[in-house]
Amino acid sequence: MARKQTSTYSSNEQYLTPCDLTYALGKIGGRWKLQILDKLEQGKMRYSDLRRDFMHITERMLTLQLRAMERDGLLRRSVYAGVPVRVEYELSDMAIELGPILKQLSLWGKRNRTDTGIETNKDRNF
Amino acid sequence: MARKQTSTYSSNEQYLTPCDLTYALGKIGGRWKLQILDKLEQGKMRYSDLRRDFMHITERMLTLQLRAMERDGLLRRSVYAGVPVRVEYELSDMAIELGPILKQLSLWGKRNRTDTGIETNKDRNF
DNA sequence: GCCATTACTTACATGAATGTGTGTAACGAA
DNA sequence: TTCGTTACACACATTCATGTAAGTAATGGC
Repeated sequence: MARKQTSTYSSNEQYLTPCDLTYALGKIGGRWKLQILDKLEQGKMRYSDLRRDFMHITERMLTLQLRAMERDGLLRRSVYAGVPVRVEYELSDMAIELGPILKQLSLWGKRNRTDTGIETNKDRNF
Repeated sequence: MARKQTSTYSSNEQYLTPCDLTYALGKIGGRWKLQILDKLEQGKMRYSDLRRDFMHITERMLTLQLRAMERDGLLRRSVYAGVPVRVEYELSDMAIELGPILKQLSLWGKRNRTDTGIETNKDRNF
């Protein structure tokens, strides 16, 4: 969030940050965040469970996305000490509120898809 | 859209394209697209008008975003031959449908903003 | 012929997001 | 003592998005 303040790229953020919509989209903007959100709608999960379910996401990216979502208030992270450690992730109220809105966006996308021949997900909520 | 198909980055798209929500977010994902969408809600505009209103957006980026939005069906682009040329951009029906949904997302963002001290826009629809 | 205007286009440079591979702490089990 | 498990952290490489600066076609006005 707090960047170097030198480059044009960074200073252009002044035109973006006042917008609540840009802010909202920023929170879900990572490449794997929607999949994580979707999976966690089924309930609390351990880090290792997420890893298993998302074999295509590298550990680094999974951790980065989870931590960003935690910082942004989308996830709650609980650490249970012991060996080995147990870490659980679950959706916050804020993230749960987001569900229905994203569902609408998803339907808009489905209605207006022009790239035919792509098999869209039936088993995914959004 | 059609990328090299070689790198992991590219081949990972197979896990993203089936999702209608990812597809929808992709259409509005460019850095300046929301501002353009917002501006064009007031009606049809010439390229030069957009340029004047968005002095912080370079011509290259403005053109790129406009063309991408046209390809994605969000904008209609009309060329009126003559010298100098006149080019007008306006929202498509699909883009107009999007308005209320984005408005909801924007409100969600406003409700849940944690970065206090940032003056949010009052004069912007979303 | 020369300049001005509109709506771009192109080559190049920079920055951010994502991916690769290896390393680590904490301990209990063998 | 070495091994295994969990949940990461770190240094480095690649790919994509964005920004910079200059050039262009068409044509009317001077």
